[in-house]
Amino acid sequence: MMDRLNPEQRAAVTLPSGHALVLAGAGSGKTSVLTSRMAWLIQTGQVSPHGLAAVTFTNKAAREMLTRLTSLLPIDTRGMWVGTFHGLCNRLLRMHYRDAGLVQTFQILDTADQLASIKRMVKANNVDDEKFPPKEIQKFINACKEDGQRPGDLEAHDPHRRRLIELYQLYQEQCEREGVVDFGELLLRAYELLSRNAPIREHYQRRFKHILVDEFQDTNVLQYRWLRLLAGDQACMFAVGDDDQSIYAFRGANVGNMADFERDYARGNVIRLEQNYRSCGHILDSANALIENNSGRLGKNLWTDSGEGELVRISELASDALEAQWIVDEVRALIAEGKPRREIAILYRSNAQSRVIEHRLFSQGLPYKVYGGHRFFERQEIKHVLAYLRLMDNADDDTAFLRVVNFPTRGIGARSVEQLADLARERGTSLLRAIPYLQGRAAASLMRFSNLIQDMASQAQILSLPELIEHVVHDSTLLAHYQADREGAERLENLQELVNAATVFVGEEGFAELPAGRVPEAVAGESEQAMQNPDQPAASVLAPMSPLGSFLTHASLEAGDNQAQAGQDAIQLMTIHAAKGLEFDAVFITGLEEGLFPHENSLFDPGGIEEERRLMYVAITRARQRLYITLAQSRMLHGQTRYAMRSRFLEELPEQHIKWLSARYTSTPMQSEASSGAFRRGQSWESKDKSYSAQPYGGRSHTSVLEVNGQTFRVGQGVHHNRFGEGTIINLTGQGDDAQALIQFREVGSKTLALAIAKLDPVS
DNA sequence: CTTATGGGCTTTTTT
DNA sequence: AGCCCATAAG
Repeated sequence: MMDRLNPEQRAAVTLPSGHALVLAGAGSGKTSVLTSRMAWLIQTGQVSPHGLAAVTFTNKAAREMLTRLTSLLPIDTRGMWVGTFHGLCNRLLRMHYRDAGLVQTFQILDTADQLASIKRMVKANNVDDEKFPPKEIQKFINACKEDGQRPGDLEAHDPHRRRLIELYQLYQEQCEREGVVDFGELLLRAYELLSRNAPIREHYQRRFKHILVDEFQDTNVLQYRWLRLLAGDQACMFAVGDDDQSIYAFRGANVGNMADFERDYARGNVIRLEQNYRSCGHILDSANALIENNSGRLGKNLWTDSGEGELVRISELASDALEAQWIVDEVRALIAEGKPRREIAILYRSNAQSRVIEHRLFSQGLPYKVYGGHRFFERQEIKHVLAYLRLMDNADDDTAFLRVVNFPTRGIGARSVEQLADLARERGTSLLRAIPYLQGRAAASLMRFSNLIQDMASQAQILSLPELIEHVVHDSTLLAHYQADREGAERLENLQELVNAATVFVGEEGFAELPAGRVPEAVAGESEQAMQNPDQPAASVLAPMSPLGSFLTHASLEAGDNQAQAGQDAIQLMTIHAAKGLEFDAVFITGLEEGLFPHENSLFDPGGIEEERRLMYVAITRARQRLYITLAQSRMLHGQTRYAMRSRFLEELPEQHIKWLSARYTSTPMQSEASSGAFRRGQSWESKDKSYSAQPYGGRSHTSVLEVNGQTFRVGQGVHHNRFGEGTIINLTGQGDDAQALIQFREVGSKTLALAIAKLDPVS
């Protein structure tokens, strides 16, 4: 195990008992160190698998850790505490739900559910949603929870804030009534459970001798406090992180935790891993140079001994469509040279950018896989089925109720629901439970809905989970609804996929033979001695869950990883955030434009630009052998064409490491136009001196006269544009919808405009 | 009262 | 391009 580690890595892995902070640069073998450390601790008998906890941020990272661990040591990892913060907190709360003040069947709200819940609360309390937009309330509540603060801990400096705190309180009461918790609540509840309940706290403090934390730079204030509580003064903390890869400040991550950790725990025990085993020289040096522009770093400089490698290739295109085209042409060239598709990644700053690229990949028949964005469990048809299931599992879940009470439509409109809501409030019960007490018009149709849910719930006692889901899809008339919909085919496929997912889930969890709604007698693995301890409060009871309940939890916590067609060799599309922790032979970073990357919203808050820069740093360091960076002069955004300048980050990359593949559009358009078409020669992937198949403009025809939408354009003609003013057409390319004009404007320099979109008036 | 339709408005990143 | 809301039609 040790022979594959370098001296620094080995030092970290075999550090004697005590706390340590490992500053692990990108590609420095961080995961390897973490898992080797776990294996070493177990193998040398310093701790049993049972006495070890490892925390990550993503489910993917947790799985990876377990996989690697079992390859190092043949041990049984079931029952080990390896998981995400949210996953482990969920586990804790399930085991001690009573002490945590939760109902046994509590379900988890994802971000969208939470927003819907807040909107409902806003409406029920006649809050002015102009003054208090639900999104803002949501942000406020989540920020409070990330800071560990309850409504009672907050001070009202002004009336607006006072109201926000009241709304936070009202929202909490609503969640309580409905038996649901949001992501932030998961962590805060678990923290409060440990801090208030001494026997439980001491039990876990005795149990865990070693706590390892991955991606420590991403922890927020509450998570750090939770870790400290869990560790007590006995456990050893081993934190691995990289301040240069801190990209989650927007959701409360506090890089300052690293410095605090060094002060509180690690003291002298700080180990730097600076040798990079991933990227070649030019790529790594570009990343180093870029991140130099940030202030207040803990300091670290990555190096490699794998040689200079290839230059970073930058290409500037006229539009987002052309950018996509260029990228896809390049991708095809890479594939033609034998590069596996899964080793090619296309990264972007925001999910909206994926559309154009997907479109192009699709039309070229290239298999690709989009990560993140619209995740499987977040699709509307899936959420609908899940809402039916949730309602069956928990009649108090008003969020679920409102989602499906009239979907597909069954004659229960807003008015009926409002009446029902009034009645429910009067009687202090949930919407579904209030139905039998309803009088008047709406009573009949709502009663039918109530019966529908009850029938489904009784089927849960007989059918397995996959069977149950099929029945729900049918009986809810979702099936008929999507069959009737012209665009429903894909949704139906997804519903089938949900049934498949349930089959897989039920098998993995050992629920296969059990009816969906049945709670197993005993739960393997987790029962342990925990509750047999004499100092455990008697009220604490293990919370076994039905297959249905477990599946719903699974759907909320692991919405991210759509395991569908995971094995296929496909081009990888994802946001830069989603790419963290991954690596590829060839990487495209797209949309290097001011306003997009760095994103315009980041310009406001202090530190925003630096976070964007770290994001760029993360993106660059994903590449092993070849890195492309692209940008588009114009981009369709919100249905409007927007024009942007080159990203400042491009200027921060040293010239000796980069190579511009396209013309650099400057204020002298003739020059840039002249160079187009002739410049795309260079090293091919493996053999030298082979030219690329792709041309930046896809071999478009150049003409001097073009007609688009009945309007004639010719080179040399004067035109007027609403935004750019007057200019002269320098060049015309393409035809029809693809027709473009390169125009030299008097005021703003040269621009390439799509003639089908841009409004141009002729000027004499 | 419900449902369908069209217009206005928005959009960072995620457990 | 999609979501929410107002408005008009059943």
